[in-house]
Amino acid sequence: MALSKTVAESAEVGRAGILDAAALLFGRQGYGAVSLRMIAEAAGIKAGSIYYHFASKDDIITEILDAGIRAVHGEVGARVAALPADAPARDVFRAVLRGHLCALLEHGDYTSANVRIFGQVPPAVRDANLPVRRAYESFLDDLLSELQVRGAIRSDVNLTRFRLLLIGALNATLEWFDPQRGGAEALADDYVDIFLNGVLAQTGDNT
Amino acid sequence: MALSKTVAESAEVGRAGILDAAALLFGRQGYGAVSLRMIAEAAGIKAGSIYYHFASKDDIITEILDAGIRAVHGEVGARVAALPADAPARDVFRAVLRGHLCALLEHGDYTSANVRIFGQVPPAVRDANLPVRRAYESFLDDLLSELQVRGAIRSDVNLTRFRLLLIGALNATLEWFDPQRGGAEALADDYVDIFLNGVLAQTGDNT
DNA sequence: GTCTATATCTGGATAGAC
DNA sequence: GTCTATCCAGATATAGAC
Repeated sequence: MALSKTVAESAEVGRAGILDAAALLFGRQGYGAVSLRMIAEAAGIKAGSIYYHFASKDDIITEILDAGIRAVHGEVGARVAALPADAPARDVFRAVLRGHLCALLEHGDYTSANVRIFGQVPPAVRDANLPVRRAYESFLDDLLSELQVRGAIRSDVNLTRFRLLLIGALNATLEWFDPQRGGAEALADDYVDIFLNGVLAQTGDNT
Repeated sequence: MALSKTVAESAEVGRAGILDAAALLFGRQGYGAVSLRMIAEAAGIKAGSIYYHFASKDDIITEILDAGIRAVHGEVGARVAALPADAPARDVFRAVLRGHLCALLEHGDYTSANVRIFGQVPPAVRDANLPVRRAYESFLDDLLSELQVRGAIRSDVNLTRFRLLLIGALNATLEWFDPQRGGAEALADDYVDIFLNGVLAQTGDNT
């Protein structure tokens, strides 16, 4: 046969295949519920083979958690960077919400895994993920702070608390979002409206 | 003077003791991470004794999930019922957020367990919890709908979506709330302001 | 109502063949 | 780079003593 010696006769799964399978399973079933045997089967290899690529289960989840945050941060960052420097506050805010929700809901096995299982992993794994988390949080805080300085956000709004509210609300969409009933961008636009304007009817009286 | 508090000397632990211990552990560590041995130890009995009271681990978690929803529903319901029939919309809304957050953050081992692990339990257990969930959701939907009919909430706000946003945002506080830095009621009041009025400064293009 | 002891299974992890 | 085979710890659940 013309088959050239050692190289890839049967498709290699490799790190990427294992990570993809693991992210999907972790996100759907939780950290404790997913075994290495399940991951191996989903990836198309045997359990023992995983240890050629990763030292432990915690090693796998650590990489997934980091990749999940980087995916949202990258998506949001790119959309904000694409705006003109003097873009209206509403456009900046919309870019953030659209970026976060699209990364999370539409191509986000890693991101959704992060949201769902961060609270379940061993403390050491959680700590390892903190720097990447903090970088994304700082990025958002800087953005919001700029909007407030520009006078677009009320000066009496506690920005840290608002950021926590915002991210919590966005991440919670994971639990009920159904792509068949309107896309992530439309959902983001609805949220922009509520967060910026509130739901209260602007009448003269208070009832 | 006996022994320093805690564990039963020969007092009976019973169902309640097991449920309390389990709710605390499940909420903190996740469903898969908590074993019956851990629950037993926390309750002050041995693992085998659990089976006198419960048929299975799923049996325990099912009761905890139901109790968690009932606790919030009860707290919110009581606070709303205590208002006069013609209370301003803002008061009703505040009662909902305060009730939900207090139940969740201040005396809510069962409620927080529900929020954290609902997504991790076996499908059969999740299904068993659905009726109680739906009852709370309907209660909130009816309240919001009444506010909208009264003209207090803008007519172009999708109430189902707003309810999902609201509950998601409230439940997410579990991940970062620190009782040492301001109570649940103060947090609720901040959220009321943002949800009702939005964060946008009222410059010139609004009203 | 709780104990001890144990059956049975499944998990993470390792060693060595190919 | 993946397989097979296996060790060992820890899980749920059961049985019977007290």
